[in-house]
Amino acid sequence: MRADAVRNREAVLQAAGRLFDTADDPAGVSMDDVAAAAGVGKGTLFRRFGDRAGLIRALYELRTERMTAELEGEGGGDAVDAVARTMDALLRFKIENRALSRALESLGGGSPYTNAAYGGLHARLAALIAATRGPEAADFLSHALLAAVRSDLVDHLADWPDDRLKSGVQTLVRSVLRGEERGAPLCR
Amino acid sequence: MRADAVRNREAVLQAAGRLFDTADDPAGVSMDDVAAAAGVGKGTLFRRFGDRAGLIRALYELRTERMTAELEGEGGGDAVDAVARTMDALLRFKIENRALSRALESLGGGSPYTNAAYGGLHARLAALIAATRGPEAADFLSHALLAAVRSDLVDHLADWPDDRLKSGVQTLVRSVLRGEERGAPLCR
DNA sequence: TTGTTAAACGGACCGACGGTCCGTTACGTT
DNA sequence: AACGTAACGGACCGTCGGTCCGTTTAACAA
Repeated sequence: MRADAVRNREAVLQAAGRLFDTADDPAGVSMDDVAAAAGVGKGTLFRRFGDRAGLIRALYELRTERMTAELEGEGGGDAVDAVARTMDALLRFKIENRALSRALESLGGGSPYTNAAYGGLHARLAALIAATRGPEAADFLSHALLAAVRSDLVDHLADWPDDRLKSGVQTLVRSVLRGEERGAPLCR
Repeated sequence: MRADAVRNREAVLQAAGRLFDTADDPAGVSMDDVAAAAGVGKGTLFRRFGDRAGLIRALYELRTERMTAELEGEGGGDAVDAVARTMDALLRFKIENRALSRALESLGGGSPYTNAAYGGLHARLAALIAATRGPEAADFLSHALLAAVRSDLVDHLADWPDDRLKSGVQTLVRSVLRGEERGAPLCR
């Protein structure tokens, strides 16, 4: 790849990131806006990323890499802890990348699922859930956990204090993994 | 409301319903398409429904009424049964109204939540969950259940046999309500 | 039946946006 | 220095949501 191409790709990603971070409605960030903010022609933008979806996916995966890398690092603990940590990291990610996540999830055409991060997270969670719930149930339950932190839901609950949301997710995690909660086992 | 207004409103809703039912991508159904299919001018369409979101919401609520009415009718059984029935009806609704549901949920601006049906279902589920899980947890868990049947997830799992999806949802419901599954209690 | 009025109609029109095209520019190589 | 090729950039296009306004027509009163 030529030097100017690399430079421009970098400039576009940075500009787009800034725009999405400051936008409250991701739909308000147009491709012209991105091109202008990056100081780049529109043709360059589209040649590099194909279309709007491509740009958003590229930016999303860039941001996702840090999170997944940090998750890979942590071993240890039982399955519940591992799932809890993963969901907590994901929730934080969704909060910190509200607009970008909403943009990604509202692209249409199965965009929230045909995505490197989703596939990896689903597989990871499903494997952990399978240990206590069996492989059959694990697949859907894993999807259900990921659905519980959909960015527009997180957005809808934006006025909740962060720890309430967090504890809600943790409650769900424990329910799905062992179905015991609040000290007292529910099955006797 | 004038007679021709009533007639046109009806024609538009019927035409839009037909178009969304036969479309695989809801974004492919344009307002011009709807107007043409209804045999009505575009101005009429926008005057009656305000904007695209208004049309979709109106159509969605129309279809939703049948489902909620039928749910109101059923009393009896314990909380788990009630939640299970509700979620099952909702899942069937999402499958039968794939494109319309996707259209509604991808409008942006909190559209999946600022919706008569969502509010009612959330309140209903939260009340039932509160009985075993307490009111604090019930609120988020109710959202989580509803998120598990998001239309794009249902769509993503479209190649699953219907009963697999259904049993996945039922497993989730039981997990959330009492956290016991597969005969053997998980807490000892 | 006829006249009047206000509401509804409909389609030409507009601005914005995603995406394309192609003449121009500049990087990398020999 | 010269050349070929890849990248550039912005004018341009088609489509779509939404508006505007001249025309029609339902509703009602005389």
